[in-house]
Amino acid sequence: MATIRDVARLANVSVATVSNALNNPEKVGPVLLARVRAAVDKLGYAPDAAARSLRKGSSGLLGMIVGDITNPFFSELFQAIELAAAARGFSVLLCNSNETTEREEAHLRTLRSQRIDGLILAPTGTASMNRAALLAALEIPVVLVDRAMEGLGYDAVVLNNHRAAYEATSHAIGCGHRRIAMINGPGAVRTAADRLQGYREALLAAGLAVDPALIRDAGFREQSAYEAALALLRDDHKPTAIFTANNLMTIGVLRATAELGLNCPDDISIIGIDDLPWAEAVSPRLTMVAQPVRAMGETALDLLAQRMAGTRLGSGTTTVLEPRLMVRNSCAAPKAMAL
Amino acid sequence: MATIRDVARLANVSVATVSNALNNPEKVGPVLLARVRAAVDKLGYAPDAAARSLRKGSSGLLGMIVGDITNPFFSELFQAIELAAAARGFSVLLCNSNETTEREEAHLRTLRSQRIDGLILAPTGTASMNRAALLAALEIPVVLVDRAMEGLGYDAVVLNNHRAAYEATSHAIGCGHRRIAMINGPGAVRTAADRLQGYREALLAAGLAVDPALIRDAGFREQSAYEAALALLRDDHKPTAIFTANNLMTIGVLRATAELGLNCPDDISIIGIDDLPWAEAVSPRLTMVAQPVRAMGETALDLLAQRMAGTRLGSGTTTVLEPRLMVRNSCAAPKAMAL
DNA sequence: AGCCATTATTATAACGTTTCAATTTAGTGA
DNA sequence: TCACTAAATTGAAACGTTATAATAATGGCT
Repeated sequence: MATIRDVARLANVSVATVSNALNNPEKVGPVLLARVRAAVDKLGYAPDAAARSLRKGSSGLLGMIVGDITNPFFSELFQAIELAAAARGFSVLLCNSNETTEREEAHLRTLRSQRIDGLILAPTGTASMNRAALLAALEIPVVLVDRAMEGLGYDAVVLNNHRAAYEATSHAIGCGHRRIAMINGPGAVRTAADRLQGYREALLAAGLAVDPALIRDAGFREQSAYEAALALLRDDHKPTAIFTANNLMTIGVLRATAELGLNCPDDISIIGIDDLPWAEAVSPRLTMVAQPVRAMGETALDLLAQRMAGTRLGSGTTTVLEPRLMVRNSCAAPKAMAL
Repeated sequence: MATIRDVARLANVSVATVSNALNNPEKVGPVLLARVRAAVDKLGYAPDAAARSLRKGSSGLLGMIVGDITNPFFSELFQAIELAAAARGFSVLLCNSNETTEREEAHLRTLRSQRIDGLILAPTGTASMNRAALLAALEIPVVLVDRAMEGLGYDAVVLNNHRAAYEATSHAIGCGHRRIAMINGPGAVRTAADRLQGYREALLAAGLAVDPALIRDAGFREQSAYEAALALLRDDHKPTAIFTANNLMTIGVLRATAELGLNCPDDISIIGIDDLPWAEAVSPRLTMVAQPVRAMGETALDLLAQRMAGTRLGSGTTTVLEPRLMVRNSCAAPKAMAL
C-alpha cells in the first residue's frame, strides 16, 4: 500500500506538499498540485486514517449505540444519521447493545479506544452510574436520541411523547371508544412516563375515567406485549381498543389478536406509536403515530456537528420533535358499541 | 486522556512493560503486572486504537457493506456479524450503499483509508469493473454474503436459492395451485436467476407449464412488486398464487392485494422468500421460506477470521446454506378451484 | 537594479503505540 | 562462589501522517 512518501517521490515534491495538496489545495501552486494529483491517481494512494488520526487527534469516526438495530425505528435512524455523517466526512461505528447495559458499556469502552469524535446514543433502559462515568470519560460531545437523560447536560432529540400519546388516545376516543387499554414501557423510563401522561390527559379531557386495570407495563418488548394483550382480551370486561407505546409491542398485540381469532377493527381497535414500513400492506392498514425519524437523525447529527466544531457551547438542551398521526383502518368505531 | 507513558510513570515501569502487561501478560512478572494494572485502573487508561493500528498494521476494524440496513434481512445479518466480530475483538464499520454503486464505491474508499482488516460485502446489483478494482486495492480478505460474484476468487455464503424457490413453488402446487406467478429480481443477478430456475423446475416436475406471462422482474423492490402484482391481479386470467423472491417484494404484493380488496388466501395465495419478524402477527400468518440469517452471518465471519489469521488459503469457495419453509396460512387451497 | 512583502515549498518534530535487540536480574549446577 | 542460561525488563526505532517554523522563490515598487 502506497504511502505519502511514495507519492512525494513520484511527484518529485516534499511530503508536506502532498499533504497540503490533499488537505489545503489552495495553499499549493497549480503545477505542483497537478503533479501530486497525477501521482496520487497513478499509485491509487489513500491516506492512512490511523496515522492521520494519531497526528490530528481526531479520528473522523462517530459512534452510534442503539438497543436493537433490528427495530425499524433504529435502522431508519441509523440510515439517516449515516447519510448525514457521510456528507460531513464522518464514518459511523454502529453498536448494538441488545438492550443490555453490559454490552452497552463494552461498546462504550471500545469506542473510547477508537477515539471517536462524537457519539449518538440511544440509551437503553434507565440511568446507570457506571454509564455516566464512561460517557464522561469519553470527553467528547454526546447527543442523546429517542430517550433523554436528565441532569447530565447532554443535548437530546426526542419525540413529543406526551402529544403522541395524547393524539393516539384522542383519536381512539373520537372513533367512539370508551375502554381504551394502554400497553406501555417501564414507568422508570422517561419516554414511557410521558406517554402514559399523554394517555391519561386525553382520557380526562374527554371526561373518561382512567382505569388502572387497563394500563400494562410490557417493557417495550414484543413478547410481554403479546402476553399483556392476551390477558387484556380474555378479560370479561375487555377494552374495545388497545393503544401500544411502541412498534415492537404493536406487533405483539397483533399476534395476540390473531391468535384469539379476533377481527381488527371490528372486535378490537389497535393504535400504536411508531410507524411501520409495512403498515399499509396489511389488513387492516395500521393506524399509527409516526415519529419523524429522518428529521430526528438529521437534527441529532447537526447538534453533534456543532458541538464538535465548537460553535455550540453551554449545557445541552432537549429538542422536541412533533409526531404525525397516520390515520388508517385499524382504529375504527367499535362494532358492538354500548351507547 | 492518559497515554501509555502516564501509566508507565505511575507504575514506575517502562512503557514496553505496560504494553506487554496489556498484550502479553504471560511475559511480565506478577508484581509488575499488578502495579501496571493498578495504574491502568487509576488512570482509566484506554489504548489509542489509531496508534496501535499504525504500528501493528492492522486496525481491528471490519467493514460491512449492505444495500439497505432497513431491510430486516440485512439488519439481522448485521446483528449476527457484529456479535461474532465482537467476540473476536473486532469492531464493525457498517455502510449503507442504498443500493447504488456510487455510494458503495465511496464506502469502499473510506474503508480503505480506515485500513479495515476484512470486509463483509453484500454486493448491490450486478458486477462492476470498478468495484472489482476497488476490492482488489483493499488487499484484504473479503467474504461475500447473500450474493456470490463469480470469478473473483472470494469466499461467499449464500442461500440455496434454487432449493428455496423449488420448495416454495412445490408447496404452492401442493396446496392445489396451478397458475402460480413469480415476482423476481433482475435476471442478471445470480440469486434471481437461481430462484427462477428453482421455480421453473418445480413447475416442470409437477407437470405444469411455465407461463412467461406469469413471471415478472420487479428488481427486488417493493414498489415495482406492488405494480407487478396489481397488473397480474387485474388480468382476466390471473394467477391463484403469487411467489415473491424476497421480503420487500412480498410487502409490495401484500399492499396490492389489500388495495384491490382481495382476501388472502381465499382469493389469492402468497408465499415468499425471506421470513419477516412480523409474519406471525398478521392475518393471515405469512407462509415464507426463511433464510438461516444467523448461521449465514456466523459462517461469513468465520471464513473471514480464518482468512485474516492466514489459516485458510487458496481461492475462495461458496458455502451454500439451506432454507427452511415456514408453513403458515397465506398459502392455501384456492377457493374457486377449477378441477 | 535592488529591496521588501508575499507566496510557495520544504525539513523536521511530534502523535501513542508495538517490537526488536540489548540489558539486567534471577536461577541453576558445579 | 562463579560461570552460564533463562527469564524479566527496558531503550529506542518505526509506523504514516500533519503542523510548525524555516527557507526559497516570486513579484511589485521605487
